[in-house]
Amino acid sequence: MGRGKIVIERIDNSTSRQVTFSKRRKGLIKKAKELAILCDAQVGLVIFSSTGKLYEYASTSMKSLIERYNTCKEEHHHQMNPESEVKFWQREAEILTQQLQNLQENHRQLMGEQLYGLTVRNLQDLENQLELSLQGVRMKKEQILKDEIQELNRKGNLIFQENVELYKKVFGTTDMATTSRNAFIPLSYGMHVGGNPQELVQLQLCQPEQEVCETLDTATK
Amino acid sequence: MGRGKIVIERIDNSTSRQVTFSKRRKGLIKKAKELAILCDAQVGLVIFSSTGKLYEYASTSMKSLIERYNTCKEEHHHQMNPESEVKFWQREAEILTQQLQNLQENHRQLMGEQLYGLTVRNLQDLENQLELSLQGVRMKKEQILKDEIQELNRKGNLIFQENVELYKKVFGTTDMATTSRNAFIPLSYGMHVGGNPQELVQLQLCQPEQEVCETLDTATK
DNA sequence: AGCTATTAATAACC
DNA sequence: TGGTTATTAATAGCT
Repeated sequence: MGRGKIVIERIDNSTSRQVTFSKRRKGLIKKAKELAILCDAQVGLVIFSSTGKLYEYASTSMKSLIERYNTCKEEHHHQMNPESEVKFWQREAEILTQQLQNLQENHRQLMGEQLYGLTVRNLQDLENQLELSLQGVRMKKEQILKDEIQELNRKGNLIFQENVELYKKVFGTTDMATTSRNAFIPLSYGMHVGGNPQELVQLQLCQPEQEVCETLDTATK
Repeated sequence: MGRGKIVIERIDNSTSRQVTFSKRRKGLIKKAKELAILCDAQVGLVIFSSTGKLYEYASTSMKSLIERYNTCKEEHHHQMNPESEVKFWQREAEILTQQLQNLQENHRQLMGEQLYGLTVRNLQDLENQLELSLQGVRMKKEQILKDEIQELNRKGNLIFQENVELYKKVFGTTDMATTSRNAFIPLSYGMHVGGNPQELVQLQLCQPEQEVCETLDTATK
């Protein structure tokens, strides 16, 4: 229901996530209102953004809705006597501990540890996941490297052009082929003076990653 | 968004109202879920039908959501009881929540997601880690496959020996070379009757994993 | 904060 | 209640 289809999973980009949150929150509240009106229902909706901000809608009053909800659930442990409050937080800690343990086990397996007890099928799935992850990480890294190379190319060309101008001013001629090119250090890194930048990038990314990385780090410094 | 446009006002016809309630309730809950997942938000939704039936959705637990809601609302959420136990468990939950968030971020990155904001160095470390993990997982998987092959070999040999004995009893001779070997199916999977098992295993593990897996599954069944 | 091309939800009908 | 389809409504990707 937009320019393209999306899969329902956490939006990585925080700006997009915020924008989508605003739009969809508005839509959700609108639909909650419509349901309440059209169908004569009592609707309560609370939304906490990932930054902790609260948004709410209630067809009547949130207080009465929560009360009705609690009555329905026959749970009134929200009356904050210290004992039930302790129990609440104990339970909360219990749930969190459980989640933490699950995630930790998962995490260890993703780290290639604690593989005892897994079936060949499990291991195959894990392997596939790791390969996907690796692909994602490499793509991201290559994107960054590519961008950096492009930026270097851009800067290098500017400097080269500047050199051409300076050469003209000093010698009153544009014939600087041998002298200036030899002095233009970045050329050895694949500067595209009349060349094809894509081709050069391709070349770099085919080299062992570590080396590319170090080369670039050195170049950047 | 249907066969015709409608105005948002109470639907008089009770049957239509009921039908619309069912459909829109489903849609609303779906959208609430999507918002929670896409935008990493905590969403709570309670719906009472006009007949008093309760429907609900909560991205985490309704209890903790209502708790959080109340905390948010009652600005001066004074200490009910300066009960140190309550504070202890609150702090415990706080710590656990923090750990959980850290681990979740780490986890997402291991899954190749949420790579926004990482440096080339970070990505390189992540890539190295994933490669190590992959190595570990593959070693484990190969170990299992190797063990299974060895076990199959063992069983196959037992059966082969049994066949030799049976052959002796039936024909009173040990010369069963051609007949029996042709009937000994596991041979085609690398049974080492006088052969080298290591070599066979090596051979299998050099094939594409998926195929080995499927072959083995089939063989196991 | 708007603007559309698209997708998704759903009103009417079965 | 569940399925189908013509339409409208919501919204993803851009600016």
